Parts: sequence; structure tokens; C-alpha cells
Amino acid sequence: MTEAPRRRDPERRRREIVDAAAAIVVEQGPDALTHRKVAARAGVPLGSTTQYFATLDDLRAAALAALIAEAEEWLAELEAVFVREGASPSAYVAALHRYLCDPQLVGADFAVTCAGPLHPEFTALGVHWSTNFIAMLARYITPESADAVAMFTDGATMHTALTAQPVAKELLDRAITALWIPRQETTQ
Amino acid sequence: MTEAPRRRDPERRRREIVDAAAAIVVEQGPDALTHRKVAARAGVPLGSTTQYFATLDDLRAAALAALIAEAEEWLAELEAVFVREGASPSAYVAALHRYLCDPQLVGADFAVTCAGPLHPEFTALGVHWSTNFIAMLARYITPESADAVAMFTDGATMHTALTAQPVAKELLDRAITALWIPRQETTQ
Amino acid sequence: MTEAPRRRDPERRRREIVDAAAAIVVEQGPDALTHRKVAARAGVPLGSTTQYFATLDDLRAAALAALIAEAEEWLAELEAVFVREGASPSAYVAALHRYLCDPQLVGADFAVTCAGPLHPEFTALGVHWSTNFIAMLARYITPESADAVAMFTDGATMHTALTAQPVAKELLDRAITALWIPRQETTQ
Amino acid sequence: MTEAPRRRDPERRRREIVDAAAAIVVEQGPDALTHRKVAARAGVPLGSTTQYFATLDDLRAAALAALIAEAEEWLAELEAVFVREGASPSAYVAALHRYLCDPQLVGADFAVTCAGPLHPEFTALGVHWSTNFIAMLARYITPESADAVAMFTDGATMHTALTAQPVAKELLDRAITALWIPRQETTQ
DNA sequence: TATGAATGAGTCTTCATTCAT
DNA sequence: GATGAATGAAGACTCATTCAT
Repeated sequence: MTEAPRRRDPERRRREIVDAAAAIVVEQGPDALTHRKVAARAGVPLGSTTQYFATLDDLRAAALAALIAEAEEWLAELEAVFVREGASPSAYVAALHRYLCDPQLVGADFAVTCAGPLHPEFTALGVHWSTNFIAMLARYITPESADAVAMFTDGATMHTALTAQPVAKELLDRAITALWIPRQETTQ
Repeated sequence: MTEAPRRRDPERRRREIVDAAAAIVVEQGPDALTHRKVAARAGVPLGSTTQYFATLDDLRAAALAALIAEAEEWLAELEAVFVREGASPSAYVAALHRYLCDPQLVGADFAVTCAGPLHPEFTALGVHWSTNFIAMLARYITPESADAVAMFTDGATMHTALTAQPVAKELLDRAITALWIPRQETTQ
Repeated sequence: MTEAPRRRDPERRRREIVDAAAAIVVEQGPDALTHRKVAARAGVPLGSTTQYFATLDDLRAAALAALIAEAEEWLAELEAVFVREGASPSAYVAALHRYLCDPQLVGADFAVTCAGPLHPEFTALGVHWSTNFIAMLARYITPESADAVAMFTDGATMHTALTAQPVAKELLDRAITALWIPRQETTQ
Repeated sequence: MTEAPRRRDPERRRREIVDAAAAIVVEQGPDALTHRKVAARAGVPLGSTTQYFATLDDLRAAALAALIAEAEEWLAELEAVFVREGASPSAYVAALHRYLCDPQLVGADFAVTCAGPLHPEFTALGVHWSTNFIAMLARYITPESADAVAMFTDGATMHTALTAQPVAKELLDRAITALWIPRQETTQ
């Protein structure tokens, strides 16, 4: 009943294709994306992957954009916490640890990080994410501190991707506390 | 005579092949490696790439190992500095900045980091490098500090790879100083 | 009112499609025709190209017919000149040179000539055009002369298509004069 | 026994591929060439068509070059006749008629003529052939006459291709005789 | 009726790997 | 041992045609 009419739902199909592509990018890397894998995973005929995306690069771009969107969402939630409870190392560490415990998010971050240097067309995407991240932090801590925290966070993400184990919370806690310098202004 | 025996120098040819493969891995990523590219770049016949390496995966492994070897060398030099001059944040930052200014080293690090999560057979390589790195640091600073410094260093490397610009020395300096905690023991 | 009924004007749309197809055939050859190119060029939705023509071959046939129609028009004008001013080499050369200076006409002739031998279904079209041409000439010059003039004209057209430069008028003049033999009959 | 050793004869295989491609170009036109058709016709695996020719365009170029070479050979024979017996309309007509009776030659000429305007990379080939042809004639008849004879010959070839029937010898005779003007020089 | 999504066959091309020479 | 030809499996992409809406 909730199945609803399946046939002819371009929006849905497009989303299915992008989601399948994103999953493959996360699991096997941006270079491992093929039309065939996407079609098989999405359960759609081969032709529809080219129906919706003129080239594989377009599809890869859509997949990476979808992945970044999830990370942006996490970032927005983090800021909401800062607004609600104030920005503190412990709040940040809690959020970061949650992030690292979500393989989907870690994989997405990893994929974007890998795609940047190898595919010039995606460099901007990675830079944009990085810039956004730092900018958000810099609304609560000093710019220098924001740079350092972001950089450490990147390293933690890569390490998590490599070991497939989230970095220990204590480690995050010590490092973030050491790098964290709140902005001096009284008001934001 | 000083020319050395040119024809029939398998060692030399093998090295040429590995070097070419490593260069391609750095520039285009581990997934972009092909026999043809290697042969063309090394200036050797196509057949010799399969003569020396049974499969392309073997060749990729050799290339990544060669890249790691360069990083290990840098690590050994760093430790030599520590032994000679003592381990200090500034000594570390100087070495790290040199590292980040060498695109070859950054590219190598990036390639290994990318290969790890995507190709299970290379995960061990990445973990090994990371472990070695931390172990070296931990001979001079606390284990916790070593973890944090290594993680931040990873993030700095990825950021450099992404922007193709070495991270500013001041930024490295502030962060490393904040994370650096010498071991208490008087002797090592 | 002068706007005419725009929506629901099947004739108009059909003509737009055929014209677009003809232009593509002239520019890229009969084999390069695709529904998508036609739709894009005509500015109509993809579906309408199959709505009006059951198969691509049908559309190609319509395009070639339209091209031939333009040539037939030129032929009719030429005969009108003959009727008005009498058939003379110089009148023919003037008309032929105008023909060769019109890339649209040359392209059309070229397209039909190419399509004939390669696509059996279009052979008749080419033969028909050729026959018409000769028949018209043969009303004013001897049949033998008509054959020769038509054949030379074909060659001139092909040469123009190849070099994208109309054949020099002097050359046409000399050749046509040499090949031209008026009919002896007093009446037509 | 005359079969000789088949295996590993790159020269032979390359020739087989080019010949098959040339036959297809003649029969179906330059645009109808595909790797699959060539492989099937030559009786070689699909992969070898790309082994010997990096792209289909390269293969098409080789095929057209082979076809032109046959025509050049005919041209050389024609000149040999002129040298031996003197250049006369009847000698030319005899050779031309022989040419038109050979579907292979007519098809080749037709293919090159078609390829020229549609594929810019082959325009030069067609122009070159045309220029050579005229230059040869101009060694025996006036340049103006050579232009006209060549142009008529082109038309005759196209007509033969279209109707799949060689043009009648009498027609050729009348036209060539009318267009033929020997060089005035006493020597040459 | 008009439209554009759907799809599978077919296109060119790349390539790992094998193997004759 | 060294080399380059051989080959079939994929890969990206195009497209005629069908058909739901």
C-alpha cells in the first residue's frame, strides 16, 4: 500500500541512481564508479544511468554532492548545538565522535577528500567544504584555532577511514581541548 | 667500464618500472595505474611490465611500497634531528613544513592514505606507516601526545594535497606547540 | 488573427522537422541523421520526431525529398529562362554558376548523390533527378548533348562540394559550349 | 602447402584488416564503417582492429588511402599508354570505360568523393587525387581542357556509381572528343 | 495528441593478461 | 629472457524505438 505507484517516477529514480552511486563511491572510491555497478545496485536498467546523467563524471559529481550534503547537515546540527548550549570542546568532541562513528559520514568525507586532488573538477568541492567548516568554527573560536581544529578533525577522519575504527573519544578530547581557543568578543 | 653493463640490467629496469608506476600513482591515483602507462612512462616495452610483476596489483603494491619508503626516509631523518638536537615542537614543525613543501612526499602520503581504505590489501601498509610514525614520536613525547600530533599531521598533509599549497608554518607551529607534551623520563 | 493558430499546427511542425533533418543531412551526411539531432535543431521535443515519422528512414527520405524539391525548383526556373530567352550555353552557364554558388543547393545535390549508391531505397530518387534533368535539357539540345552536359554538371557539382569553392565560370563556359548541340527541329 | 605459416604475421593481418575496411567503405560508405564489421569481414577478432589502428578514423583513413592507391595505379597505367601510344581521346575513353566497368574502382572513387566534404580530414585526400588527375592530363592537353575532362570524368563516375551501370562508351567518346584539346607544344 | 522517460542493442575504445617468437 | 602481438572482457556512451502519461 505504501508501495504507491512505482512506474514513471523520474524524481524517485534519479534519487535511487544518485544514492547507489554515492554508496559505491563511499565503498570503493570515486574512481571505481561505473555505470554497470550503479545500475546493478540501484536495480535499474543500464540505460537509465545515462538517461539521467549525460556522463559518468556528472553522475560522480552528483554522488559527491549528495555526500557533501549529508556532511553539511551534520555541520548545521553541530552549529545548532553551539547556539543552544554554547560552543565548548566537549560539545564539539561529542559531535565529532558521533560523526566518526557513522561509517557513511566518514566514507563520504574520505571520498571527497580523495576526489579533490585527483579530479580537478572536484577540488573546488573539497575546498568549499573545508572552507565552510572552518568558517563555522570561526564564528565561535579564533580563526587560528578554527584552522587547527579543522585540520586535526580531518586527520581524525582519515585515521578512522583507514582503521575502520572511530578514534577514541579521550584522544579527541585531549587534542581538541588543547587546540580550542574561544573568541574573545563578548557578543557574537 | 664506468658505463656499467647496460644491457641485461634487470635491477635497473625493475627500478625504472617501479618509479614510473609510483609517479603515476601519485599523479593520477592508485586506480589509474595501467601497464601501458607505466611502460610508456618508463620507456620500456610493454612486455617488461608483466615480466617483472605478475599482475598489475603486484606492481601497484611495489609502487606504494616505494612511496612509503621515501616517507620512511623522511621519518628517519626527522628522528636523526631529534637525536642530534633534541625533540622540540620547532624542530618538528621545521621538518613537517619541509615535508609539506615537497609535492612528491605529499603526493605519496596522499596516495597511500587513499589506497588504504579502498584496497584491503593496502590497509596494512597504511596502518603500518601510521603506527611507525606514532611509535617514533612516542619515543620523545607522551603516547597521547604522539597520537594527537600524528593525527594533526595527517590532516595537514591532506589539506596540502587538496589545496596544492603547503599549510602555513605559523599554523603548524601553534597547533604542534599546543599538542606537544614531552616525555617526563630523563633518559630514553 | 494574423498570428494564425500557433498551437496545433501539425503542418508547420512537420515542416520544421523536415527542414532540420535536411540541414543535418546536408551538413553531416545522410548517415549522421539522428532523432535527437533533428529535435534539437528544430527546437521540438524528441517525441515529435517519431510522432510524424514512423522511422528514422522515413524522416531521412522526407529530408532528401525536400532537398530534391529545391533542386527541381532551380531546374524549373532554368527552363523558364530557356522558354523566355531561348536555350543557350551562356544562359545555362549563368544558371549553373548561380547553382554552384549556393552551398545549400550544392550540399543538397551532393547529399542525394551520396545517398543513392549507399542506400538502395534512395537510388530511385537520384536516378529520377538525373533523368528529369536530362529530359529537360533534351527538350532544347540533342539527347546525346543532354547526357554529356548533365554529366559534366554532376562533376562540377561534386568538385564544388569537395573544394567548397564554386568552379570558375570560364571553365564552365568553355566546357558547356563544347558540349552543347541545339536540337535541329524548328518546333519544340 | 601454399598456405604457409599463418600465425603471427602482423603485416598480413594488417593488410587483411585494411582490405576488409576498404571493401566495407566501398559497399556501404565511409560512415558505415565499424570495428565489428571489419573484424567479421576480415575474420579476425574484434580486438585486432584496434590493435593495428588506434581509432576507427585511422582505420578509415588507411582504407581510403588503399582505395586511392588503386586509382593512382590506374592513372599511372593510363599515362603509360599515353607515353607509349600518344594521348588521344580514344585512348582516354578506352581507359575510362575500363575504369567504369570495374565496380571496385568506381566504388573507391565514389567513397573518396563522399568522404571529402563530410569528413574534413579527408578533404585533402580528395583534393590531392583530383589535382593529380588534372596534372597528369595537363601534360598532354591544355590545362583548361584537362580541367574540363577531369570534371566530366567525375560526373561519369558518379553516374556509374548511381546507376550501377557503366556509362555508354559512345557517350564518353562524344563528350571527351569535344572537350579534348592537345597541347600545342611540339615537344614534351 | 504530445511528450519525454525507458531500455537494450550496439558503438568505440581500453586493457590485463597470455603467449609465440 | 625479452618483446610485442593477440584477444575477449569490460567500460562509457549513443540512440532508435516504444510507451506511459
